[in-house]
This record gives sequence, C-alpha cells and structure tokens, in this order.
Amino acid sequence: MPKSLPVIEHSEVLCCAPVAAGIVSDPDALDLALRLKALADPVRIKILSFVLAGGTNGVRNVDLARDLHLTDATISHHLRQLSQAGLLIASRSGASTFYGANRTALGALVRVLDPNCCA
Amino acid sequence: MPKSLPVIEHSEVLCCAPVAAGIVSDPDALDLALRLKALADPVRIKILSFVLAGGTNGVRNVDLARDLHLTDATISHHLRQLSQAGLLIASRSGASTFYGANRTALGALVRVLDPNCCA
DNA sequence: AAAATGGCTTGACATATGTCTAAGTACTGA
DNA sequence: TCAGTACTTAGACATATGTCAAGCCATTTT
Repeated sequence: MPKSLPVIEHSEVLCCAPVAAGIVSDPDALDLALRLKALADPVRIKILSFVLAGGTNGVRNVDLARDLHLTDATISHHLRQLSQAGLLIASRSGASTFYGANRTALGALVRVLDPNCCA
Repeated sequence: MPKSLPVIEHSEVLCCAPVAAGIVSDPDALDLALRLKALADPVRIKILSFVLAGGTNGVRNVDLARDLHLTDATISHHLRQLSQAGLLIASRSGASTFYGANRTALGALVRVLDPNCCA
C-alpha cells in the first residue's frame, strides 16, 4: 500500500526501445523499475505463466494457492503487485475474483527493454 | 555475495516464450526472477541506458558515479548485480574497468517474457 | 439462519536490499 | 618512491519485501 498504482497504458507509445537509446529520464527509470520489480519474483513469474496458460477465463486466488503451495494471503499479496503494475486485470464475479493477463502491458514492458526493437 | 553468478548464455535457446506457454518450472522461474531483479532498480536501469548509449568503448565506475550522483561503492554494487546477471560484461584495462552491455543476454531475457514472441 | 467458501487486510516476523563511510588493493604518473 | 586515481570490499544502517496466522467481509449453499 505504500506505492500507488500507475496502471498506465503506454502500450504502443514507447517504441522503440528508449533504454537502448539512452534517453531514460529519472521518472521513466523509476516507472520501469517498478514494473520490473512486480515481475522479479519467482512466485509471480509462476503466477503469470499460470494466468497466461489459463486461457481467457482467468485464474482464481484459491487455485493458485493450491497449485503453488502458498496461503491465500500470500497469493493475494502477489496478485496485488502484478495488478498494480498493470500486468494482470482483475474481474470480480460473485464470490470469486478472476485474474487475466494484460498481454499488451506485458508486450509494452518487453518492448522498452528490447535492444533490437527497431533494429 | 550470497547469490552465486549464473552467467549462463541461453540466448537463442529459449524462444519462444516459455512464460506465455505456461511451462515455467521452479528453477526456471527462479532464474528468470533473479535476472529480472538485477534490472528492477531505477539506478540500474539508468546504468544500463548509459552503457547502451555509450557505444562500444564501455563505461567506467567513476563516470557513472559522477553522472548519477552516487558513491563509487554504490555504483560498484550495482555493476556487480548487472554483471552477475550476465547483462554487463566487464573488461579491465589498467586501473580502469570498462563495462559493456551484453545485448544478446538482454535480448534473450526480453524474448522469454514476450507474449507475442512467436505469434 | 447458519455454515461454508473465496478473498482481502492487518500485524508480526525474518530476510533482502540500497546506500554510505571507511578501509584496502592495484595501477598511473610526477 | 610517493601521491593520486580507479575500483573493490567490509561493516553498518534504514528501508523494503515475502510469508504466515488471524480476523473480517461478501457470497454461496444447506
């Protein structure tokens, strides 16, 4: 809760790779680092792969907790990190919350780092 | 010094995107997370952009310390993180150490996360 | 209504991390 | 040789982070 959620959608704007072009400003570096930090955890990598492989239905907290052998509180923590970074999209349906992957956001994040983006 | 250095060069092997394919094993998730963690810091993002923009000559600790307003000890710490992740390559020349970007490693890291890698 | 289920929040705890100062090592140049 | 420069390491410190247990809220089911 200390960090606010910059769920920006600068998906197609950022090409091509500002990092490789050496024009990264302080705010941009911080923003990029925050998004990468959301991904830089083995559990969250596994969560993302589950979600991406889970199709369009989305994945629930309970299922992830069972498959990854972690408590629902811990999964909830990780899901929030990924959601705040804009990499997951939550949709509530009754008592359950389904999390789906934001492929455009992930693609944008990747594109910013790609050294061969526009090469 | 707690983490050892997995300076592997699985550059072209990993395509296409295992994360999107949902086949990420525990060791792979840990390995990916460690590399991402090396990048998930605003200072290290700026260092990488400096190095990438610096051409083929490489960049020195001193220059980074001056430009980023940090001590040489702190820069050394960050340079080690990036080097251990295989994203930078250090070459000593006399009293100076020049750091260059490992574009293939960065490209490989990006490719693993790209949801549209082979689409 | 009552019980069960799914999910989130809080508080606590151990560990990890970024930064600095201080000290040490290695090379360079008068 | 001596002073200066470049880099690294070690230690200290504050902050951030991952995890769990416990509790609370909303929804579903009996």
